[in-house]
Amino acid sequence: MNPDSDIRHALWQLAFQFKVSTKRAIRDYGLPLNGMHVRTLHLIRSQPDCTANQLATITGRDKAQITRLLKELEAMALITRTPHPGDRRSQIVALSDTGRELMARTVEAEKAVEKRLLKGMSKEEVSTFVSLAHKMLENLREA
Amino acid sequence: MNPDSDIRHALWQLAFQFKVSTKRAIRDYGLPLNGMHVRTLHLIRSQPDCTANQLATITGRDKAQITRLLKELEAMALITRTPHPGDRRSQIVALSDTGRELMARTVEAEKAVEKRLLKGMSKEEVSTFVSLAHKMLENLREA
DNA sequence: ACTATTTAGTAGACAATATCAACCATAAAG
DNA sequence: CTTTATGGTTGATATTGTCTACTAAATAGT
Repeated sequence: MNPDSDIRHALWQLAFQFKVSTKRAIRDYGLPLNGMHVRTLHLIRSQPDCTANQLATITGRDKAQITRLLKELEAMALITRTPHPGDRRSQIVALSDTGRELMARTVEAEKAVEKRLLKGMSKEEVSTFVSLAHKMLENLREA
Repeated sequence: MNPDSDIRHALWQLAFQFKVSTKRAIRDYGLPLNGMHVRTLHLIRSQPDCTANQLATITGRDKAQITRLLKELEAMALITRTPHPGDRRSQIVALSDTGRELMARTVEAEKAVEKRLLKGMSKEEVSTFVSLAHKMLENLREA
């Protein structure tokens, strides 16, 4: 296989398998969340004063998708939305208590997947991988 | 950001941006294909006596998805299906002449994306990345 | 102060991708 | 010669991504 198609294949497959494994782990833990729910909740948790717009920017997804996601998460009572103090168009999104509890369990499920993913790899290898990934990400974003 | 969420984020984002960039490049070349079409055509081209089942195994996708994909590609006259000599349940899938032509242009579009993706990276870095990716892929598949 | 342009978020329609279960025909195993 | 496994198909449905149009509020330019 030539190196070109190699990186393409590696990337697609790794991302796909990682998604599948994570999804399965989440489900096996009995958590009623799909992939994007989890991803969004993570970001909300780590972003101090998180707005819908930030989520769209960080993930690169369409605003509309974020709106829907947040609506679902709110319907499940996992997040709260409070008016933004300085901008009446905007809202601040945060985890609810229920959301925090759910995330605690989700993190466990994800840790299990990561442990498998990184089995037999040194810390250096992992950080090399991550920094190369960031570099490529930058390359794509520039253009 | 802790290293755990880092690799997760890097992986999701890189795969997503790569997919978006590729999709856009294909479209800008005026090619009437979506991501999975392209991916499937690539595999068909590189697999000598390709069957639907092989495609499902290699990509890790559901058989049903492959069936539908092949149906669409056949409707676009990009592939041909001929009965498998040794197994009457099975068919051998191959590119048609139209398909081959289309792929030639597709490859150009993809090369442009890859050039951007890998800008400023040495051959060693790329092959390091690919081999680490393969390692992780193996890890996920084992379990 | 007043129009014009951006920006934050929402809603609808739809395309693309993924999953699951049931099914048919053939093949392989016992 | 029955049972089971395999290759492929179909239908239903869930998830994810994209595009357009829209409201309301903020900001810029004059």
